[in-house]
Amino acid sequence: MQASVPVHRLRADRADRPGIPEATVARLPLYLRVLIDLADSGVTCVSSEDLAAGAGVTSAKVRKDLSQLGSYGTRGVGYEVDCLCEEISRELGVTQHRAVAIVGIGNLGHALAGYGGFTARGFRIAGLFDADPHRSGELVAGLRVRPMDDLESVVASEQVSIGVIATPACAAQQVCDRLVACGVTSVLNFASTVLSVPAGVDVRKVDLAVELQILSFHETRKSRAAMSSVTAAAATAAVS
Amino acid sequence: MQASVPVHRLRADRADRPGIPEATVARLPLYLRVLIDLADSGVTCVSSEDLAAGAGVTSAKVRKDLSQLGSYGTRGVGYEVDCLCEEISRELGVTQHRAVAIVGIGNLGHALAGYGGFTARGFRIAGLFDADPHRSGELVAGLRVRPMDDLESVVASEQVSIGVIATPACAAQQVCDRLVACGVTSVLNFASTVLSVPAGVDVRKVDLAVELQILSFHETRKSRAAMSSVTAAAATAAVS
DNA sequence: GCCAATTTGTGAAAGCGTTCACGAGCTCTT
DNA sequence: AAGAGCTCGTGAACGCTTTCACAAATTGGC
Repeated sequence: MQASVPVHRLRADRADRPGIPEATVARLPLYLRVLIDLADSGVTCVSSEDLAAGAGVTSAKVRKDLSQLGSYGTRGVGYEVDCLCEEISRELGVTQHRAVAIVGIGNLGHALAGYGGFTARGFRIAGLFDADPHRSGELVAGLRVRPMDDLESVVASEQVSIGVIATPACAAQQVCDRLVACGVTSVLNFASTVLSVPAGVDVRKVDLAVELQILSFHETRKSRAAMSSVTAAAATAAVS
Repeated sequence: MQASVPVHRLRADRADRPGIPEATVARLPLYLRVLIDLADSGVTCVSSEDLAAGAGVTSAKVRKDLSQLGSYGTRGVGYEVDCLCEEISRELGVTQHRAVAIVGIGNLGHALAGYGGFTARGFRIAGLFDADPHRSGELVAGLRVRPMDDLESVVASEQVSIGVIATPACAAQQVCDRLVACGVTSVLNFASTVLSVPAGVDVRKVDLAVELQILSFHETRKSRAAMSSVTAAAATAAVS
């Protein structure tokens, strides 16, 4: 249902923004990290060039990305660190400390539960779950592991909006379905399976083996290049 | 130095390929996983449609990607699973079981060392390293943790080509420099820092907090959309 | 007050990746 | 052997992303 009447805009600023490009969204967290570091160091103003260097991108990208949020820079000067921090945090929605549930407390689940970066960046671990009854009650990173039976009640009471799946691949879809059924609309999947979810649910996938394989490809390419250059040299030598 | 003489091509096949697009490379591991599963299930032939479903992409992508490797499909039939498996494995260079060194055996390093996916997919963990002397000698996933002093000798003797950095952010660049200095040309970085490396060295970065923040953005967007639709509805009601 | 030096913001162009659409080639049935 | 039904391979179109280049705006020196 689209309202076709001319709605009076209270926040004319950028409330009518046509959606921030995905590529930009993926970089906002990088900028935020750099900005927080700068703020901690007492820096109050930063140029797109410096911000770019810290985030590992080009300055043109920084400017274009930040212009998507509205204009928070001053020409000839740069961007105000505090202001930009706040703006990006608000845009990412990390000001409200979202609740996260981690399912599957194996090796990886342990590591995720103990990973300081989550709590440091606006997330709260609301619950750890494992299917193995022997694990229930175990203390991991100061949190008690709960049985899967508690999943629904915890998600509801703690208002969990993000589920992290760190189970074996075979259990991942089942766990995902259960998370979605009780209202979770974002999933971070560490299992090496494709999850199918209804529309409106976002899934991001992190596969460590895939990352290594991509690196392996480039390694192979590099050594092939070295190989073919000596082959070419040999051929050249043979011809001459 | 480019040889301008007409070199006789022994492998006219695709030795002169103009480089496989990065996006394709990133998907090859997905296809490989599906293909291995299929092979294990005794399936010998697969269509682009089925392969796409398993990998979570579109069939058009699959066909375009696979056509980059050369033509290993049969029109009207599909792709031969074994053949394609082999081809992709060869392309990714995972047939030769590359050696990997993991530096930083904290929470995450532990998880990585114990992660079965590495060894299952053509990688061999050649060494675990930690700066903390108390950790040296500790047994993690059947492997002994070594002091950083051993790094250079192990990288050389085990022919390590990929380094995994799972240290705190503050140590990452230093570790990276050391890895690069002793010949490592691919780095997988889990620390939330941008690493600077010389040309010819590939770095991939996995940042768990970033993934969550991206999900958080979409969550926020979703709730904003819901919010503005009720606002619009209210405004519409007020107007009428 | 004016000029030089900076640095943002942004259209335009170029590059890359995805999707579409359909011809080419294989199999199976009749 | 001929035609129907699939499915691959691939140019063309489309859209998203990056890069380029420069006008607009600010500061600081003189």
